[in-house]
Amino acid sequence: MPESDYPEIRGLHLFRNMTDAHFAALMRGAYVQNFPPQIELIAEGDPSDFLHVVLSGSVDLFSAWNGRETSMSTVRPIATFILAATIRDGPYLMSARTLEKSRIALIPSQDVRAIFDEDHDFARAIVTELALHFRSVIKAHKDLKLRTSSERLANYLLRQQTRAGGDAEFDLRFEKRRLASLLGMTPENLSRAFRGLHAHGVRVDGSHITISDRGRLERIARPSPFIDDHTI
Amino acid sequence: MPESDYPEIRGLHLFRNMTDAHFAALMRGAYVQNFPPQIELIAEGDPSDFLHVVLSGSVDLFSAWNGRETSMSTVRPIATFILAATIRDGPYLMSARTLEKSRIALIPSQDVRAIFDEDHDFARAIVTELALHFRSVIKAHKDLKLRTSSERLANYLLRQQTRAGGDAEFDLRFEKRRLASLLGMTPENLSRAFRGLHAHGVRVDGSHITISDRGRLERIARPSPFIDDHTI
DNA sequence: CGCTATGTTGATCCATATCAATAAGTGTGG
DNA sequence: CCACACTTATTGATATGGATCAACATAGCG
Repeated sequence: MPESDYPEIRGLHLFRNMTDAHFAALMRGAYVQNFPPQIELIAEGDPSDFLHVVLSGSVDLFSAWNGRETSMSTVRPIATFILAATIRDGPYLMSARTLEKSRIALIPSQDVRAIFDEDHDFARAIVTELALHFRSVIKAHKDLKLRTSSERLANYLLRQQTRAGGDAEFDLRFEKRRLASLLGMTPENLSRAFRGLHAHGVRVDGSHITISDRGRLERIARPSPFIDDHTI
Repeated sequence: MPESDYPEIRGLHLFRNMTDAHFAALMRGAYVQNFPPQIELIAEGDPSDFLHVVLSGSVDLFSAWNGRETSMSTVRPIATFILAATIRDGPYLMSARTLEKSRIALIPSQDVRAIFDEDHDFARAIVTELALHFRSVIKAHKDLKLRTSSERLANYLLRQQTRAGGDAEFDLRFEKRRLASLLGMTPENLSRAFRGLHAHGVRVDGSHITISDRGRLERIARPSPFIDDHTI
């Protein structure tokens, strides 16, 4: 794996505090690959041979059952996915596909488990990361069970606005059809939910969103830190 | 904390392989309390001061938003809850209440974090446990996004039958109203879903379930190991 | 430039929630 | 131990959120 990729990976919380020797050992077995868009990287049920790190591009984690399919989450640089499967040495519970041209680092799962046993700071980082992921899924689950689809959309827009630095205008980072799937609704329904939010100060032009009055949107969205704040 | 409780806690995967000294250190600050039914042990948003261990009875983890409430999961002996909040030292994302008279051990979160840094086997156990929990929530999330309510019920019944040793007859371990909430539906809807499963060989008498022909139920439930097998 | 995938809108259908009434338990205190 | 109160479960009627189907517009893309 080219040395030039090291700093990016090293900068992740997961790898930041481990010793140089252990990091080097991890990188020894790792390699980086470039993938075109829409390539299925892993499939639900496959053995978890590699921990994946998205260096550029983006990856969709999705799942299918009985002819239906749903997006579970999106991984953007720089971040890892399928950490839990790697730790447990179990099969993947989700499939993954590139959304665009992407560079992905692959680190052999057995190396991750081996270094975990050697390097305490790495172990600490993994458990912190895993706890964060766990809490994110809990939040997504609460979102889905407690809110209607337009409430989910309204809160999603508020989160994205925060992410964009609080500006009144920002762009959706997804195709709407995949946003719909992430939010647990159909594309048609998403269109209508957007239309319903016009009345609360949301303007939509393609993927460009304008929120004229955040307070007004918040009054109907009722965001909660325990669902919507992904930093805690 | 009474010595008599030690063996039960010690037997958990989480505490099984740590050194005696570290286990003793954890137990030093811990205490056990008896709670009557329907006591709220923790509330969403509270700081996570203690890791909880259910020694007897059972505990409902639930969450509320905007006047709605939903059961997220049930903790039965012997198991811990709110491990992720303890690890991250963050606020609870769920509330917890006793469902029946319960004995709960409370272990100060800071002790858990401290011993994590000292005892590698404990660290390994925590990360394994957390990865398992993570994967359970992913499964629950897939269940909710990919299945209709009666498909969820059918698969739930198949899982419970497996849990009961595969017998054709077994008892639900929940009030139906809480089972409905866990499955993400209303009690009325659960009644109708049960009625709908009569046609597929499911008999219901109070909380006593009879599955006359598992194969027949499986044909409509289509269980998947990546949603329904909670051991992987 | 034309093809294909995506997005929107309308009409309709279906799953699920809500509301209401009743029945069946369950627990409590006299 | 029974009567009463209260919660839970079931059933029916109805409302509604959301899915599906179909048509069309639009935007990317080769």
